[in-house]
Amino acid sequence: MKYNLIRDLYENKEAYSEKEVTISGWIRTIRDSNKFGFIEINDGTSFKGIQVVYDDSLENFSDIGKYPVATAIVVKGKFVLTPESKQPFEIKATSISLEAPSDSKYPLQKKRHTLEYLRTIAHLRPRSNTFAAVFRVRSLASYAVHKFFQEKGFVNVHTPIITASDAEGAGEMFKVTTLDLLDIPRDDRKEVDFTKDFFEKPASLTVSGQLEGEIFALAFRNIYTFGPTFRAENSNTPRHAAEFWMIEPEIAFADIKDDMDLAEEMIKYLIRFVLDNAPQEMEFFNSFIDKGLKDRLEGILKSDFERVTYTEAIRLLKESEKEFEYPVEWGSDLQTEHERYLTEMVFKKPVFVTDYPKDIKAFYMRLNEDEKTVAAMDLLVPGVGEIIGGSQREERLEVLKEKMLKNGLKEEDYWWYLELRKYGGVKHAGFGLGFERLIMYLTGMSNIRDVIPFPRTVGNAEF
RNA sequence: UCCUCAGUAGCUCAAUGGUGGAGCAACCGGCUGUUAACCGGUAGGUUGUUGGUUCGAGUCCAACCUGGGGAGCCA
Repeated sequence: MKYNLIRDLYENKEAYSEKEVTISGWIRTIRDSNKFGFIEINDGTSFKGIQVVYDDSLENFSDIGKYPVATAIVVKGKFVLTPESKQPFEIKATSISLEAPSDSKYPLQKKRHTLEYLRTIAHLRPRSNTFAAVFRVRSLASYAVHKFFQEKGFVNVHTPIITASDAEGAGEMFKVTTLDLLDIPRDDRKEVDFTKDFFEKPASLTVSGQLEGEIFALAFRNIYTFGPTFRAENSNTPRHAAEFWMIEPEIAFADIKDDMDLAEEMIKYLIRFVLDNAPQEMEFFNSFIDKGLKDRLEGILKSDFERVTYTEAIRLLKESEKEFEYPVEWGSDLQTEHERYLTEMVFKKPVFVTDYPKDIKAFYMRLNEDEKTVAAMDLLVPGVGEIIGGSQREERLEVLKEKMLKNGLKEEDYWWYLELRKYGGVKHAGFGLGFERLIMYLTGMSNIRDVIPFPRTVGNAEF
């Protein structure tokens, strides 16, 4: 059976005018009176559904009025344009047949639900307007990420998800093991004997593909990774998840400025792409989720991201009249309240903060000439906060070794990372973009649990 | 992990320490163009759990559970 898809009807409505069409989909709402009724039907191909008008000339008229929400039906009828009405067109049904029944206990009512409630029915929430919009935008943004980098000639690297390098240093890791937890093998010193484990050493889920990404950047020049990342932190906020997706480009023969240019170009490309390719969804977010969303995103496209050094940011914060809960002081990390103030009050747009004190940043970030700061950059955006963290990497072998020593890292654990610096280890840079935080920024959704189909957070791995 | 707010019908919310209600959903009926349709009727409850104070607790107290917001960790 060939069905007409609602997406196609929207895109070619003039061509279908007065033509016979057959659609298949699920009932979203149904209203009837004694001689006719209306069905809003959605077939999954389009954010917006289509209204079906039916009357008592249909033999099963009285049954149709009793179909509960989510009933799957097949509708044959005439496609008519209705420029005078709220909806652009509708179908005058000549037959409606039942494809799969539903039940009146269906939990998604035709009313507004709280996002918290919808989270408890994650198996049904993709059928709601909000989540239909979120997850189609997520899909488009994912495609756009690949499209952006591929068009620029970047090579996509699948860095490992399981890692035995115990020292990526970006947070608590989930352990991967096949050992019997009820009967753990011990060695002479009563320690866990990992030689009996699957990898014969401790293994974990990755917290970042960056170090492996650097390997590929020094072979392919420009690369990116885009995959799942796992952090076992006990963090309970609307911006953190235990499993999330990260985009990590790495570029060779490039410095921190090139890195920021790339980040800015990418963010703008992604904004442009979803505005162009998900207009119905973006209109929905703008109306019901975040009133100023579209203007804000359009504004971003027209303006340059702000760029300030950490030292300059500290000065701006100190000069402000604002009372902060945490003191502003050169040498300590910016607090969330400071970041929000900078991006939301001072600049009112995305801002790169660069050149942080070396002591509060990772060992692999390149030491600046002043020997006090490193070539790091964070991109802060209004509403979401930190969305990107990146840096120029330390390419000087001796400097890197010294920093590892100070951080208590063993050279032998990083032998291959150090070796990269020996053989044509040119200057290079990269960053990590939290994909979910990007989706939050693009949609106006304020909780990360609502932009992941089945979110994993502390104490929650349902579905 | 810390701070804070909340938990009452399927959902969203009312209820001065004194007989737990409404809207929507459901069920029954009505209605010839609806748009979260409308109108009438019916049914629906161990007030998150456990303990305590009180003549009497949805309401006050304590602990716990679950959820929201804030902080830290970060993307």
